[in-house]
Amino acid sequence: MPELPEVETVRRGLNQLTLHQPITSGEVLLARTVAYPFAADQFIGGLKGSTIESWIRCGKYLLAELSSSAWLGVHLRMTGQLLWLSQEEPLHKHTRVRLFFGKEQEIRFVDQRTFGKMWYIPSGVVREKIITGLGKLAIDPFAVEFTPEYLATKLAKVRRPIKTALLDQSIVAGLGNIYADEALFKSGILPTTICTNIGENQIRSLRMAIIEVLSASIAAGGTTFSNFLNVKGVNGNYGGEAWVYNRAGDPCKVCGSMIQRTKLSGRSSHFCPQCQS
DNA sequence: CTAGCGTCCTGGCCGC
DNA sequence: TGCGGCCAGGACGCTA
Repeated sequence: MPELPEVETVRRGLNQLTLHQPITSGEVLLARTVAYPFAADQFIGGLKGSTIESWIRCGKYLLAELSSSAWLGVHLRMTGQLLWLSQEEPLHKHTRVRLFFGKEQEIRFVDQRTFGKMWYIPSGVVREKIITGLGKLAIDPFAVEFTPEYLATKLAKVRRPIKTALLDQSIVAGLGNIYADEALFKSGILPTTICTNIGENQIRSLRMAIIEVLSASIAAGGTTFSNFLNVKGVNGNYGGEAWVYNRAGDPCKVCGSMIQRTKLSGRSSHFCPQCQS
């Protein structure tokens, strides 16, 4: 379940390894992974001959700026992995797309549950027209515009539980189930709290908790949870530091109370009934 | 317009 | 030991 820190970890790896080398060919092994263009040969054809100038991150989306002024978009969704490998590396069972750089290396998109997507956006086409989710993204938590006032304004209109709101990419970009639970714990807010009932100080604290939790995970190279791997195929280091996520029934690391688990809009939420109110 | 639910998918795990 | 069924969740489409 790659969230902002995992996507950022992948982005940094891609920027170290994949730039300024021509994409010479490619292979689409699962057609539905390519969301645009609909024909796989047009997807590969569009990329062929370009180099990647840089990778940027928008929420959980990865975007590669190409030398042709076109863009390559990638969303890892649940289980997607972008790996920088020798082409001789045996094919993983869930290999979906391969982009070849000469005869040696490749970017290999491996995605067990096939929710991941890739897009080729031709030069001159507005990215948000092709990747509609990009147009709905909120401010990035690391942007200077992510102020307490911004978050307060966003939440002031929302009459649903804060946990549900934090998973909404149009309110905060990049949070998923793990870091939403962690940030709520750190700010002492119950996941079920209706947004309009959250005070100014709590929102201030929540904003800081979001930034701190995401920063700590990026520093650790992403989470150990799920099958997350960085571009070199190495798992992250954050799991051992989780306060509540996936710890139902275990003692709270702060007060010793038993961590609880509940369901909110179909997603599991973990919290400490003592530390969060 | 907003909120909420079902859907996509595979593999791990639980219980019988 | 085998197997059915449930669960994990990011984003989006549909419905009320």
